[in-house]
Amino acid sequence: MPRAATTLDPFNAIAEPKRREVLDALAKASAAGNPEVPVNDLVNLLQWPQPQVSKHLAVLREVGIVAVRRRGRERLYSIDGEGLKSIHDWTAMFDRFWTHNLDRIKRHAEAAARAAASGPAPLPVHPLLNIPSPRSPRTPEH
Amino acid sequence: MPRAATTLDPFNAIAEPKRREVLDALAKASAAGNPEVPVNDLVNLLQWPQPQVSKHLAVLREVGIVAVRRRGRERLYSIDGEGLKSIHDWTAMFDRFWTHNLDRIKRHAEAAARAAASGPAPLPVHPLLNIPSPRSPRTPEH
DNA sequence: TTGACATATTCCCATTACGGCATATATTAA
DNA sequence: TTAATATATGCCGTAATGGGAATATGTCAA
Repeated sequence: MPRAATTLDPFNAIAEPKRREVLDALAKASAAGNPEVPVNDLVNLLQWPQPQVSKHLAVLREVGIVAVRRRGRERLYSIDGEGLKSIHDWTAMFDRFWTHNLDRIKRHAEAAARAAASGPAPLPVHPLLNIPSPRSPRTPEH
Repeated sequence: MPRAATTLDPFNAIAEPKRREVLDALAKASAAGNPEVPVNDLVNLLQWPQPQVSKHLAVLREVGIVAVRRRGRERLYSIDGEGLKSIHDWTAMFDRFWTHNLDRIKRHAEAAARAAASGPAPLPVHPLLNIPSPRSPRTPEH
C-alpha cells in the first residue's frame, strides 16, 4: 500500500510546501482586504505556471481548506478555516509537550547539577529526556 | 519531481495517519505517567508488525517530533514538542478564518436578508463567501 | 461566429512512500 | 560461546505524486 493520497485529509494536503505557500498568499491577500482571489492573481503573486496553481488549489479545495466561487470566467478562491482548524486542534492536544519546556529544562539542569556534585554522568541523549523515569511495566494499559 | 520526502519536515511526517496514531499512543502513555515508551510497548499497544512501528518512529525522529534514549537493549521514545509546535504555530496564523466565523455568518445572513428584500439572489456557493467583495485589482500588491 | 481570456484537465515521467518479509545489529542471559 | 531478546535495516512490488507541456472547457467581447 503506497502513501496516503494528498486529498485524503488536510494533513496530507498541507504537507506539500507549495500548497502552504498558496495558503500564505491567500491569507496575505485576505489581510489586505481581498478575501477572494482569482487564480490569475495567484499566478502573478507566486510566479508559477498556471496549471500548477490550479492543481494545488484543486487539492486544497477537495479537502475543504479553500472554497471557490465563480464570477464570470474567473474563479475566486478563499480560505475556509475549518480545514486548518482540524490540524490546529490536533496539534493542540500536544501543547503540554512544549508549554512546560521551561520547567522541564530547569528540572533537568537541577538534576544535572546534583549528578555533577556526586560524579560524572553519561552524556545525555536529549536534554528534555534526561529526567529519570520509573521503569514502565512491560504490558501497559490498553 | 515527486512528492516531498516524508522526512522533509514535521508537516510531511504527520501526513501519514499511522504516524499520528503513534503520536497519540505516545501522548496517552505520557499522560499515564510514562513519558518514555519502548518500541515493544508501542507494538503491543498498536498491534502492528514491529518493523512498521520502528520505521514510523524513525521518520518522526528524523524531523524532531520524537526523541530516543537507549536503556539496555531497549530504545525509549518520547514526544519532542518542538516539532509539533511548528505546525501549531503555522496553523495559528490562520485562526481568524475560523475564530470570526460567527461574525461572518451573521453578516452573511444580514446581507441575504437585504438581498431578499429587493429580489431573488443566485444561490450561494458557500455561506462564508457570500460577502459582497469589491472587485480586486488585477495586479495586487507584492 | 470568431477570437481572446481565465481556468481546468489530461498525459507522461521520474521519484518516492508504504507494507511485508527476511535479516542484520546490539545487548543481556545462560 | 551460544541463545534469546529488542530493535533497526534492506529489498521488493504497488501505487500515487508533482512538474511540464499540450489541450480542453467555459465565458466574455467584437
